[in-house]
Amino acid sequence: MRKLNKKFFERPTLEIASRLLGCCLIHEAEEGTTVGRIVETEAYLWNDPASHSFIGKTPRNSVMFDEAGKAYVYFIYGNHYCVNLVTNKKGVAEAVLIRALEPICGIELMKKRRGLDDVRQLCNGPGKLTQAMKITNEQNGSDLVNGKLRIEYCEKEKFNIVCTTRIGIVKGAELPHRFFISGNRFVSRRGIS
DNA sequence: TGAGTGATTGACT
DNA sequence: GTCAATCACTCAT
Repeated sequence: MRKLNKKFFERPTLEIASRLLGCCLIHEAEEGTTVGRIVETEAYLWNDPASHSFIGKTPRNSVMFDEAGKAYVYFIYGNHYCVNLVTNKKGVAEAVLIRALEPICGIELMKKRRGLDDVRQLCNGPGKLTQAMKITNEQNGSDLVNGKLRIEYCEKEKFNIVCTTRIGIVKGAELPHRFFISGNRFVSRRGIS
């Protein structure tokens, strides 16, 4: 595994969303380190009505307007956190939502945090993976290139990328901005494979 | 100052 | 398949 160049995060957001598949999300917490392979993402562009940034800059979404390579973490539905990777240049508010991971390391710790034994249930949803990886508001605005929470490139097996419409939104729902690894058991919902 | 909304999950029918 | 939980944030008084 190796660190990603910061330039990587300044590529077009849709390209990053697809290239992130197969990369690893790493979190070095005090209890231990957890690692998961990214198997599902969604892209949110600046002119996308489904994006938090669409209404303009607010205290909540200000991280999206910051420079690429940062983590945008937000709390939703009263119970759940979701984690995004900020992309594009400073001032252009775009991001990639990480929707699902395949657990690689620290699985016991994930099980403990989630209170579950089923590996498939640990990270197969945006709210689940944040709990398993212990990602909270504290990581909002943190550096995903060099921080304790970061993304690294790792050797990829061959896989097919599937592109479909996104999940759980109303506005902009018709845009095909969701990417996942075809046939992977850890994607959050069944799609075309 | 208060109502409405949401990039979800888990429990229950 | 349906539905409540639950809270930060936004927007309208």
